Amino acid sequence: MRDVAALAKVSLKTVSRVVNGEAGVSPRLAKRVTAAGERLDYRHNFTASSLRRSDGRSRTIGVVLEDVANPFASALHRAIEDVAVERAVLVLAGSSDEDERRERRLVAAFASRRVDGLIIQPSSHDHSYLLRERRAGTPVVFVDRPPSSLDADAVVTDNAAGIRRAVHHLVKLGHWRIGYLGDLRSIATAKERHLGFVEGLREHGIEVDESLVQLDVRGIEKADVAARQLLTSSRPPTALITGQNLVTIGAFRALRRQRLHRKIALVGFDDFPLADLLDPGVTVIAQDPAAIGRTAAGIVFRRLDGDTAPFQTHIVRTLMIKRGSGEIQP
Amino acid sequence: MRDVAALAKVSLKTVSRVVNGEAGVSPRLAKRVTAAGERLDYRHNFTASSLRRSDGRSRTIGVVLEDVANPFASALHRAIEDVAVERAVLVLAGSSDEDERRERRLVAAFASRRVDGLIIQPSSHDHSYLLRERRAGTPVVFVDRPPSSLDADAVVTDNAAGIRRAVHHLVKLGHWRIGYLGDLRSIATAKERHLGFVEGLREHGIEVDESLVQLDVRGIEKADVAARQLLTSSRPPTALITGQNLVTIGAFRALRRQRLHRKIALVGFDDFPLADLLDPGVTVIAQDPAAIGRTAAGIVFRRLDGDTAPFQTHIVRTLMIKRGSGEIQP
DNA sequence: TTAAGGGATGACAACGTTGTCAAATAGACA
DNA sequence: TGTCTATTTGACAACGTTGTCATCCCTTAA
Repeated sequence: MRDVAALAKVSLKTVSRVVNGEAGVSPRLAKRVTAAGERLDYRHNFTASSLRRSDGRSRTIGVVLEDVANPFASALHRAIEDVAVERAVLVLAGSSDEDERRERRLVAAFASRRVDGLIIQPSSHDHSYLLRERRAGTPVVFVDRPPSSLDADAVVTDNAAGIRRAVHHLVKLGHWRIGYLGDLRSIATAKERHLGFVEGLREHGIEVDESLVQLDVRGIEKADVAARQLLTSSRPPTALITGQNLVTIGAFRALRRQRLHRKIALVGFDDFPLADLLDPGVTVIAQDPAAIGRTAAGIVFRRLDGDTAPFQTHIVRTLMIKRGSGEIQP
Repeated sequence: MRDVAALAKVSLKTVSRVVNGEAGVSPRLAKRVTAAGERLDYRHNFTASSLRRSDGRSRTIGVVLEDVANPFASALHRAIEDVAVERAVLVLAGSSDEDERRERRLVAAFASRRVDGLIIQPSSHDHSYLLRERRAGTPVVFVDRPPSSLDADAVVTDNAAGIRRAVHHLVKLGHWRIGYLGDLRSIATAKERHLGFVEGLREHGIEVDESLVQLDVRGIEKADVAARQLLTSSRPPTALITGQNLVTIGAFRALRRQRLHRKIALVGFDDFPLADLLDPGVTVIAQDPAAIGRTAAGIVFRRLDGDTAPFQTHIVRTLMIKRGSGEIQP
């Protein structure tokens, strides 16, 4: 910038004014400055600028996801990006792998770089460490899972209600022996979904048969095994509800291998690519990651704009997508 | 930091030394400084630090992807992140949506924030604008597609060779009327894959029948339509090769609807989730996005470490995954 | 002709750090 | 005790910007 000023024979401040499009520079001078800037390949240093500027904004937000490559998380990421670009804000993203230490390290790294806001898909159980960021003026919004030990904005899917819907749907078709395969109980959403299952049955006066419930099922392979166990037991279910998308895929695979995919109903929680191309198409209770991401990013920016309303948990509705597997009668 | 220095009754510089773990501070003082830092909730300002430090590194790299939510791109992203975290480097990612203007805007935004390196999955056709970044000392590595109008490091899949392999495979099974559905010709990789198809046939002395080739097919719907056209023509192919993931899915759907999914062979380029769960499983020529991302990130850091070897294009091999659809005989 | 007003421009300090170098202190040895 | 050396510590400038305020010059009107 100094070189540009020298070449254009103006002061530093004038160059700064031109670069920032501030009023009060004569067109003649502005042109001279712009030309000098181009000749010298000048590129504005945004970090130095934000260091000095009064708002101190880095025009960057930090996003902690479970895994940026996971379809749900990357859909979130994209939705956040779409809101951010409109404000010329960039997104720093990182994967926590459900590891509390990685989550904290990422947050610390983001905070060091003075991100303007944080969006977190939390894995840890105690989020009080984020108080520090908030005290520093950084809005924090949780997505997918609510915070614990901390009052904060959150945007979540109504997991329990979604699974209850699945139960209703199956019961209406005549099912009453319904199996459930759930993800790790240590994950808050998995717990809620399981709760929804229990509540759903109870609403219909059906008692939970624990022999039809398998929890802590993680990943396709384990789901395949767990589903096979249920299906080959002495009193197998007539329908399955799965609490997570890889679990759904594993269960589907087991059904197919046992040649039961047209006999036993399957409703999965969370949509997955190609669910419509399987045979039968897999009925799912879909989440709306794009809506979650958009909402979360919206909240961050509203907070940055000065909104000081009490923290709120926004609930994003699920959508039942009927494709066949969930419409099989007992 | 000033407050910490005051509270610990030391100079700014001593605090700086403690924060950076520099040698030459007595343990007694260091402890006092650390304690003061904690009491004041001090958080190191990494951007100010990098402004002043001699290396000037922001410990951040910028990644331009076609769409962070696309499985191929997000796998790349994750692999890059994995290499970056080991060096305590953060990743800024953005989506270009194949739009040259968005790509350039992202690069400009990254450059303003002084990223240490750039990894680009390019959509534009003229990358000479990146010379400016390179002159500023920022290593630039292209992934997935090679640069044009610019000599630079690149990491790409051998697209033509992959499709040639598919052709070989089908010809060996006895196919000689092979159809091809390709993505937009404006995309370099799509062009290469088409070229591979032509070369593959030629190697076997088979003349290309243009009535079996459809190019500029983008997305599932269009692929579905295009495949149906080929399949219902007067002289339909006995096998299909598809040049992109969504095209494969569309073609598969068309085959299924026409009840030809067990009669006509299908080999797709690029793996996709659940390809193994379809019936029949879809044989694909898989790319290895994780390997591409790892390699690209490795190059960026090697360049940052001072490697000045001539620019090189690294080729990552494809892998044929046989699942059934490609093993159907004519 | 002069004073007032307003727009254009620049000098300087400051943002939160670290590099450089000098000063202060402590320890070792004659 | 005095000198020398090594270690610890701090003062100051600088990184690339922008906020504040003062200055300059040109219009305009009395």
